[in-house]
Amino acid sequence: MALVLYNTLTRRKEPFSPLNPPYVGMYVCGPTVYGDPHLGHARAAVVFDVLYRYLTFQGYKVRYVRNITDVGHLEGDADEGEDKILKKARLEKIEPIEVAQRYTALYHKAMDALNVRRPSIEPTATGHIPQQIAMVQRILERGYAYVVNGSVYLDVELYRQDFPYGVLSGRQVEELIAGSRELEGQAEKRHPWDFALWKRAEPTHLMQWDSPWGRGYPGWHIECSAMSTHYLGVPFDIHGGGLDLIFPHHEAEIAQAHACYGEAAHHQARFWIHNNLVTIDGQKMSKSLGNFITIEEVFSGNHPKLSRGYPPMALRFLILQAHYRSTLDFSEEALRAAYRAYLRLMNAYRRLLQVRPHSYATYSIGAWKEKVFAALDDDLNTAAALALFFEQTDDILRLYRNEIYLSPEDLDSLKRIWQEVLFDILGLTPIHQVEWERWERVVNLLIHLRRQARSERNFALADFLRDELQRLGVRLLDFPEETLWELAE
RNA sequence: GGCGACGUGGCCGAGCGGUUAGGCACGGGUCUGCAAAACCCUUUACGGGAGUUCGAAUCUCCCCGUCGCCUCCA
Repeated sequence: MALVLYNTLTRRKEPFSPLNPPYVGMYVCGPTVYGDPHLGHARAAVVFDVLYRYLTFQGYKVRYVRNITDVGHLEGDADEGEDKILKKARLEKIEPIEVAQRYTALYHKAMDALNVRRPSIEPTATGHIPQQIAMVQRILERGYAYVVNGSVYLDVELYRQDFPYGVLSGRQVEELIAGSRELEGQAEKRHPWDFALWKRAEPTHLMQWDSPWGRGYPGWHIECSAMSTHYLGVPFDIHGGGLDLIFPHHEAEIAQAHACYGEAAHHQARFWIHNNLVTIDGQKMSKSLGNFITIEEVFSGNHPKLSRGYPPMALRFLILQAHYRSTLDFSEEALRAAYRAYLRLMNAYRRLLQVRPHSYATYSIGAWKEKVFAALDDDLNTAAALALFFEQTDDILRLYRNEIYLSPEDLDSLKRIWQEVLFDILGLTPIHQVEWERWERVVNLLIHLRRQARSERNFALADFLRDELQRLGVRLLDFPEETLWELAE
């Protein structure tokens, strides 16, 4: 059993092994904090959270770095757009740092709700300006960049004389030339496909720093290179992010690493891993299409596409039910189905904890257990792993009702795997144990009353109790000798 | 135009040459005071065409369609 991951760099699944066991360095591009976190942020964060958790579960000492981009991320065309954070600050007439901190807080709140573990280190771009300047300077010294009017650009033409450019995205510079647009204000670049490492700031620019080239601010790509290498070295084990970052962002990062550290950089990271996107009605979510759904809107139901709100675990479950490299088409129907499926597993888990061991067994779970971990090992196939748990739900009810038996060892093992895989690795959250017990007592009391009413043929009262419990999300399961219950939507 | 991905049953979604994926929804039956749950049964698949093979959703080719990236994006 060994974890195999799909590496965008080689376009193959490769067995994972760290460069310096037992340590694993993992860097994932975090959000640009200028707007509400949306379904795309949720997916990326959950996918890499599962990878982080699984590596940790396997005993690796993982240093997980996920940055906050709070400067330098431009919108619009070609190094000439307005900084996203600044634009927001200008529109709302507040300081850029207020924008960054507000949306960082909202991001954290959403991630906490989704039970996404915080990374080991969460560096901000503005907090690492010296490291970025140093990296730009070194690239200049090595001759792969040039200074124009206080801005610094990576010279792709020179770079590609020594290193291939476009290996990650499969792009050829010639094609880029053919497809590149003539854009305003690009005159100072030697070639249109050169990209900015450092940008000169006008005196009125709200975020600017001193540099050897005058007042300015960093380019988007250099931030990630500087922060990842600062905390993880070069090369490190895993670099992650959304599919849409492959070009130009990650391609530029690789170029910067080589330009700065030479061949030894080895594409900056051993594994480049990319999650696919969330679509709505088959199209990518984007602000311009207006089909944008924020995480908070899913929770509150305050969106035209939703008739009601759904708990965070419904969304997490939906994400886990698809393989991370497939597109995930979002709809309320799919979300509701995921929520019901999640409840079914949680009900089964609770019942599993109540199963009593027996001295003999009618079946064993060894093969099943292997399949679960084989699924996770196979490029993190969470969808297949979850499907295996549904195989167990029916058996758990039979176990509970003493229709089939497991050995005490297998029963312990089964409980442990449910705990480890569903909660520790996939990061689902169970209903808290204390809450369960409180519910248990109250509901059992009502069940007792209802059974009494039924025995007296007082069906009006019995049905009233059943219906009111249903309204509270408690579904009763009548068996001849007893009544069980479980949570329902 | 270049690069890439994908098209699976009502919906979502695994699948990487031979086994029922799974979830949600639907129909019939058993059970039930009536239901629900459970159990049993049934139905709805692999975009189209050709090829390779004893055997293809799975490999090859062609066609059709959808989507992503090509300096805003998770």
